[in-house]
Amino acid sequence: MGEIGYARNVFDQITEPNVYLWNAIIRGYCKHSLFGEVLEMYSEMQGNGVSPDGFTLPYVLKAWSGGGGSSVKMGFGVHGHVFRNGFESDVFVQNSIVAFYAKCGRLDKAWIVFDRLDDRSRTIVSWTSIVSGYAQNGQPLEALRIFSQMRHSDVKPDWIALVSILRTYTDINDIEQGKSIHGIVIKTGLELEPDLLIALTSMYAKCGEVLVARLLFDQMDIPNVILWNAMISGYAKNGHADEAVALFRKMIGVNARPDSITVRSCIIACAQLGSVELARWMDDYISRSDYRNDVFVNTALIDMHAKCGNVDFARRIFDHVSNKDVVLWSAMIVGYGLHGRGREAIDLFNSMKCARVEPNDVTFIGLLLACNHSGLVEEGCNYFQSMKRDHGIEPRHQHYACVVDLLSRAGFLDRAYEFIMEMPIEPGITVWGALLSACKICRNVSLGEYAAERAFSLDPFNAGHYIQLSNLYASVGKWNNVKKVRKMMSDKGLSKDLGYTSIEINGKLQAFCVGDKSHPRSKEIFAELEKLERRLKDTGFTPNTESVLHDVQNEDKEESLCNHSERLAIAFGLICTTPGTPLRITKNLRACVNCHAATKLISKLVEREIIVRDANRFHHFKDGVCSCGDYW
DNA sequence: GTAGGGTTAG
Repeated sequence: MGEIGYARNVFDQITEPNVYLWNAIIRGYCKHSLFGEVLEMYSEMQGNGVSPDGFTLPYVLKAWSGGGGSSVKMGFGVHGHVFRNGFESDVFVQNSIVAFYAKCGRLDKAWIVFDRLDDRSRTIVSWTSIVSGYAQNGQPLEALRIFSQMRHSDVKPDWIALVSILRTYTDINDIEQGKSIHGIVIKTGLELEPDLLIALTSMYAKCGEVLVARLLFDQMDIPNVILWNAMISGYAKNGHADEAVALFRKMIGVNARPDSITVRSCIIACAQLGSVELARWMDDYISRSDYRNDVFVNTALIDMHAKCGNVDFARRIFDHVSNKDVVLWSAMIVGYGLHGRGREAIDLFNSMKCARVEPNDVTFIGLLLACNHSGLVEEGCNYFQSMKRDHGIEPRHQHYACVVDLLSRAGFLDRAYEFIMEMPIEPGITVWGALLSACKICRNVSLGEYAAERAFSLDPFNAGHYIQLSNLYASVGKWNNVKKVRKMMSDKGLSKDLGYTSIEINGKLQAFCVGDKSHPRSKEIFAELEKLERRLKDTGFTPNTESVLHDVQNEDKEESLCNHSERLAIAFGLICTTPGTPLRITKNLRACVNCHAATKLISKLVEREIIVRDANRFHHFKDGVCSCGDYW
């Protein structure tokens, strides 16, 4: 940036710059994407009585479409400028106009100019402008149609044309067709330009083919930051959070400079892993980096700490950000919501109003979540009402589902049903799922069956809903119906999601599934487990056998309950940490009634704080009580 | 000395 400033100083000392010099300074600004300056210089140039030439206009057009120039008003002026200055047949100027209109989404106008081009002027550049115009404006299918039309003409795609079409395969989620572009590259022996490599890597990574993506990634001698980002975010998005973090560490190790997108992708990966220690490491890294004051990065950090169980850490970051925007406020409110700290969420919402920050739809998701997880029924309903009435925000599916969950879990099944019937939009899968799971808790078979029916019709292959219905039948002893549901599942080839629990020991995550005997210290774990069960029984704890699916003898039920993966994780945590250390546990399903009750008691017996992140929220167990107040 | 492309998004 210093060079362009220096160039400007020199330029300003010239008394009567000619077109050549004006173009040079305009080109400089254009190269640095300083489009405002480009337009300023352009008008200054005309004010000084110098007419633009065929080299000037492409820069100006680029500035118009890239900067504040995408306004319609600017667009209208374009042709005027070109005609007034006599460039209606200049190849470069004409192609710039095609690109200008395409970028602004005015494909109709782009086509008019495109069609008027003579054969000599209609090049791969013109085609690429049109194709990427569609691709960038949310019409991937149209982009693909034009691309294939182009391939039937004599125009040969070059690497930029391929780069611009590649993203459309990701958009329509068609990796097979995307691979064919990779095929073209190999077949035609096109040079694998760095930017083409990036586009290919990014496509494979986004579509979940991380192994192929990594092969391409490793081909680049000096990977640039965009390539790192494509790979890291690809890992994070496709359930390879650990690899995302590992690659980020490698990046730092080789002294490559992460940008704000890199660190955000890595923070998202850390949030997925849920490790407190890793979260602290990331936090520490950011605090020493240039991004410590970046609002986007701080928002991601708040979300990460909340998801890793440290909502108070999240709050510390929140308090340190000086210019809080609505998303930052919302992230903090959602964080409190996850931990069932409803009052704090509401307090924060009030402070937000005092700070004159207007809430958005995410803010209300957080509020409703917080009310839901704290049993604040009337407050939640009031916020839902106020959303549209006071803030003009139209509720989305998630908001409706939250209210249904809130009402039905509090036992107001009738109100929940009425609420659904009055919805102005078609109730979605989440709404019926919420009602169904509440019916299981309240043992309301008839409404539960209805909700299940609706859920099955919307998503016949989601095993979770069948399990819910089966659990509902089991809870009232309708074993025949349990069998029927299980048959429905096996007919559809569905099986129960395997429950697993992981526990963090010294920053390392160890996972267990039900009755897991694969751990090297399995013997010790089961011995500890037995000890725990004995102590539980001594205090008079009787397992609630309802949460067992099968119609089996009571003894067997109890046996399988004690084997639940979270019990194993707790036992393991107890034998390898020093007394008093909190245990941090993550599970992929919702907490089961029995384990929840047992964990409360265990926290008291062994004098440990036990923090559990389940599929929906956090539970902080301490001294025999849980932060959720048994409401989840 | 001029025209087309790419990472991300609470």
